[in-house]
Amino acid sequence: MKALPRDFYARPTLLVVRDLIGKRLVHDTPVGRAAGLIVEVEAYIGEADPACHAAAGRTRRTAPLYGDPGFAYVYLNYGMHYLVNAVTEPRDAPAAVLIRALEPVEGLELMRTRRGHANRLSPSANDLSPDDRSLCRGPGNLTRALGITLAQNGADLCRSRLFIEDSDEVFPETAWGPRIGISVGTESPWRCYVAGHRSVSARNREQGSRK
DNA sequence: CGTTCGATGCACT
DNA sequence: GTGCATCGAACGT
Repeated sequence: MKALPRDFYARPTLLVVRDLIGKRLVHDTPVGRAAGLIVEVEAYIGEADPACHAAAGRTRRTAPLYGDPGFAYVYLNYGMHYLVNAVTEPRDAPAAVLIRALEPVEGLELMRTRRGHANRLSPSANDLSPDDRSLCRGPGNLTRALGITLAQNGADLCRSRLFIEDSDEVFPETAWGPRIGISVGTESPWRCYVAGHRSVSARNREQGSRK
């Protein structure tokens, strides 16, 4: 398969969110390829969205949000988790889609290795490797499983070794609900996920309105 | 089941 | 100095 074209991202963010479900996120690295099907995403749209990083205006950190669509916006959250977004909308319209969960489909062994020493908080739990469905459950977990770090910030999703491609997978059971982990902007139902999917992050796995 | 809480680094005020 | 688009261990029920 081929990486999705820039046109795919240069659209209203909620449409990109909808169409991203079931697509395949791939990261090729020197140690191998890891990939998964997107089952959970969230939209962050513009300076008027209080939960969007662009709400604080254009800074060095948020610069990628204002750039061309189809590029990655990666940042470090809580001092320990990298979160990956796909920039959407035309240049200068700051918006992006946060990738929150994947169903692992390729490079499972690599994912297990990368997740194996993931637990910095409790070294004693290191021997417990997460089971497959939780390898890419949650935005911090999936970046670790795919080896995505700040090095991928600004990467071109249309031309680099980090990309999103079409897939034959169809998830008809998609649902929408409030975004997770934020204290403002919770009134917007801009989280889209595959209802009941085992790789969707735990909270609200079943809730939300069907569409 | 449920909730609480500590780890941890950096952009931004 | 403050506040995170998180995670999982350690509780309580």
